Amino acid sequence: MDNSLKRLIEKYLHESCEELKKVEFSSKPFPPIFINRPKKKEWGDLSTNLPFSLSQEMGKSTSRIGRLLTSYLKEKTLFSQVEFVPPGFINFSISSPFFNEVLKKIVTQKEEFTRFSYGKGKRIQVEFVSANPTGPLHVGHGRAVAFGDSLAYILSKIGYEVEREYYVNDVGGQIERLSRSVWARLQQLEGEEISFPEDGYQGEYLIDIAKEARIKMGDALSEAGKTKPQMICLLGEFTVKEILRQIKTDLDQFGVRFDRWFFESSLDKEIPKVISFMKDRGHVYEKDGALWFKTSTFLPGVKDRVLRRRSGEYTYFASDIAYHAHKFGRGLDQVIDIWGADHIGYVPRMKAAVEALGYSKEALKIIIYQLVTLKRGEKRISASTREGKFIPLRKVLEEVGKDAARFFFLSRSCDSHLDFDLELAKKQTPENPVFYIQYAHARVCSILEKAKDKGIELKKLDEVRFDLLASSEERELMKELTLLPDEIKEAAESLEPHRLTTYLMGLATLFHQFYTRHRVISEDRELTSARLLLIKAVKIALKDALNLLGITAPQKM
RNA sequence: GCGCCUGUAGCUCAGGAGGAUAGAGCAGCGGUUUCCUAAACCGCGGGUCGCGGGUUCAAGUCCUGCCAGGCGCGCCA
Repeated sequence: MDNSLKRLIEKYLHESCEELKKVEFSSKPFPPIFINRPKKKEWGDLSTNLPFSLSQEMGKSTSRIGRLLTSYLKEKTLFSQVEFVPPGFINFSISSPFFNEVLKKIVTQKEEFTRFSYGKGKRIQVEFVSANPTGPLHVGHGRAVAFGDSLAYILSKIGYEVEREYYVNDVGGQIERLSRSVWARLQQLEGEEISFPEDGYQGEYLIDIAKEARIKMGDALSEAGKTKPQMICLLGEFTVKEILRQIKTDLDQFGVRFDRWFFESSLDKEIPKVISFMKDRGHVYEKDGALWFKTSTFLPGVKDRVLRRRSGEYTYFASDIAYHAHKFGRGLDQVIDIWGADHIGYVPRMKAAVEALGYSKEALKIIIYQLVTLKRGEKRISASTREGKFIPLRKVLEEVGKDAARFFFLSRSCDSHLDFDLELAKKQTPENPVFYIQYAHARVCSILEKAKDKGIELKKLDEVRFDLLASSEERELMKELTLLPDEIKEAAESLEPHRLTTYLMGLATLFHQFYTRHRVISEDRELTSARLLLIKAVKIALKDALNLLGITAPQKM
């Protein structure tokens, strides 16, 4: 299925270019075609600047090319008007019958209307959040949760088989610090005066976990013969498990479900294998008692990195390479990692490693999202897990709700720094854009409900007088609905879910405007039928796009 | 010092592979309800697109130099 209007026009433009070539005796390849929404209504529904680029390519005058192209395109019934406009645009107006056909399609195909098969047969993995199991998720993670989940929905919409994965760093120094921190809390609970580890996790949540541990594993801990390190180790396992349970609960609240939780500890045996694989290819060497990855082979001038320390322990980088080897080994065609900006320096070496493993560096896409600055009014709040001073995601969800939080995270491009002002997020609640959009959906539902109560039966599609939908508000609405497949396609191609929030605002605005100026249910039964179908299509589109953002579309508000 | 990201209305941000007269929400001011939800609609004000050069028929968008903020430059994760 491919309901992209832009693709259709693109096809026509290609055909027209072929005609043009015959007349102008040109054999030059076509420049890429861009179709955009013009800024002003007078410039039609869509426009292209093809005459500009084509004239440059062919060395002919822009207006000659523009006029010739226009004359070919005028043949198409898709357009009610095709106009060449100096200095070099072609503006298209879409014919009403086409819009009417689209309405029928939306109502019959529902959310399938926006489905594509570009990714058919291809497996793509989105790995996101992957927060260390050393504390609850905080607001910063919220951005990754919303972004990754939405991206996964969008990619699956254009036909990819998508897997959501969470990588759990359950080994290494941090887990050791975590274990010692809980141990210290436990000792404190027992009334012992001990100094808290300096590099430990100071958050109060560990006190609760220590209490839990005392109750649930008291016997195991007091068992005779166990050494202190053994007990700390046991306690660590318990703590990781407990924190993961909390993280899962939070994610559940956020409406995210991962297909796989991948544990770093499970890579134990993989790491040496992967390293020897790389060694065989000359990407690994020994120096100062450590094993190094020759990053410089792939990134000239960049420092080489340690894979195995002098102490014999593998670095995080080593297990991350093994992890990615495992990902590609599973037959994934494309891997997308979503990382916070604090990992930016890590990107080049990870890509180099993927190449060293024999995969194209294009197979791994790493999306960096800028960090979230937490504010309460004017005050900045630091967000350190280690120091325990952070606002848990859970608390934000309680305050502003899942839908508003998601919308807030998703309405900005991930390149832009995000100011999350807790005061504002709370205060904003009644005026929040997300409610504006949801309200549009609820309004549609309420009208449909009303129609049902009045016993108005929906006509068969072929009998509906779509030609009655002639007002500018109705036309604009139909146009917006028609462009949803393109919006989704473009959001997927650019990996930018935030485009959909912009689209939704626009669609909701058009609906509210339509609503205030026209009555759906009236004495005119023909008109009523047509409008009921129109708003039904609006409802489908709103819900479809909201779903892709992981935001609910309420029936009532 | 080096690398990446950001700088657009009072605030928070869109602006899509360079295009036609720069957009939205919030905040401010003023209007709209015998009628399907006023969580709405309509109107008004508000901009040297950080600053300077450059490329182009055309620059908020590309290049470059500054300025400001964020993040990163470990045998940490």
